[in-house]
Amino acid sequence: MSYDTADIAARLQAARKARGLSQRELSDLAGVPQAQISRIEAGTVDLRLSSLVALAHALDLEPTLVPRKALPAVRSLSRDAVSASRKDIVAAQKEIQRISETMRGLQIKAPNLEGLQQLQKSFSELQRFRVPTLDLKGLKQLRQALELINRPTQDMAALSQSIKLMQSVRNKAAHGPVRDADDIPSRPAYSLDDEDDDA
Amino acid sequence: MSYDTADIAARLQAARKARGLSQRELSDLAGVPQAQISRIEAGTVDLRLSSLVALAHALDLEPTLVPRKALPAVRSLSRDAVSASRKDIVAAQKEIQRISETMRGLQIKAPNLEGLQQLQKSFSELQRFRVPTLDLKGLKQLRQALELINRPTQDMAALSQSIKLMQSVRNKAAHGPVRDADDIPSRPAYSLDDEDDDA
DNA sequence: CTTCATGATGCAGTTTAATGTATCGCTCCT
DNA sequence: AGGAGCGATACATTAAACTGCATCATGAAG
Repeated sequence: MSYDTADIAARLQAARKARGLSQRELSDLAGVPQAQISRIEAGTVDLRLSSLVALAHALDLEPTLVPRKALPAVRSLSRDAVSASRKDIVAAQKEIQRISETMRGLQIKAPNLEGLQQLQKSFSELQRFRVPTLDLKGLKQLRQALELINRPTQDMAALSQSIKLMQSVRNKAAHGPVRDADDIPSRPAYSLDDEDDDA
Repeated sequence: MSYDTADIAARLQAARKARGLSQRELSDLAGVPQAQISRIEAGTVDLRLSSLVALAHALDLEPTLVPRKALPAVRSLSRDAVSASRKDIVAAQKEIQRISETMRGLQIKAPNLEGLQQLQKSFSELQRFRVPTLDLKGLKQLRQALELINRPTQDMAALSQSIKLMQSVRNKAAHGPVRDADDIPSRPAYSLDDEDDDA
């Protein structure tokens, strides 16, 4: 593999990870099989431009040709500010996913639960933030507290605790360092409060 | 063909033409068959990344992935300032080629010709300029005058005329609009005052 | 009119990316 | 221990890029 092809493969992988996408998720978005993505990122194939474009678009990137002498400038323009580790971003997304599911479950099983409305309001506010700005530890605590409510015990203490945690995470996100992550969209590519199939 | 693939193909062609390269010349440089280059520029093939890289490198370009939101900035960085028409650049290169050959002929057939040294000095200065900055009309006149000297008639008037023209072209290039042609090298990719095979 | 270079196109044959499916080993979590 | 999701890999098959070579039409130059 030549320098550039390897470089491009690496950039694809970096962009994917920066968004916390798995190869399978990206596969769905780009319409390229997971197996093929694996090969591409490994640099074991000489991929076609159409594949590159498909993947790039799914990652909100654009393949372009730039003059060698303009390269440094372009590079500095397209730095992906990664601040938070990919692992943490992925983990945070998972937490949000589960929180979202739990919230839906609550809404169904106990729609009249006192405080549920406030919880939902906080959550929808929370979801307006970009994932990398969210505090992973806080999300974890929040998720655990929420799942406590969703059990037969109906722990009311857990509910007020959840409200507190939810607002705490939201506030942290609002006041935290600004981390202007260039090319990371405010929401992951797939919807969180997604379709239905159970309602 | 998707938008980007077409765009990339177009950029390749633009870059090639901006350098006044024929498909065959580029073919030699990049190691990609002329037929294939034609197909690629026409956008009738889904080229492989290796091909793209080969062509791009031959044109002093680099394929990169840039974030969508950084695109406008990158685009403005990599504008190929084309001011002079491709046709004229090609034509100018040909004129220079022929001038170079004529100069070599003179050097061999009449090394002691008065003024030849000055002519050569002017020419070597002239060659320091980028082709697109050179005045095509002046080059044509210069070439014709030079070829007059190189005939049996040994037209001395043509010689002083040549010196004048040579300096005129040189001066125009020196004072003309700056045309900072991003990605156009100061010399065409193939050498003009080339190897030897006659010396 | 002839010559020459250019870009486009055709064709046979080879190479290889792409795909679908399935599996494997790994790590993390319960 | 078991399950879930991850990335890597294997296989057979299909589709298509690539190659080398030959040709053709066009347009410019002598």
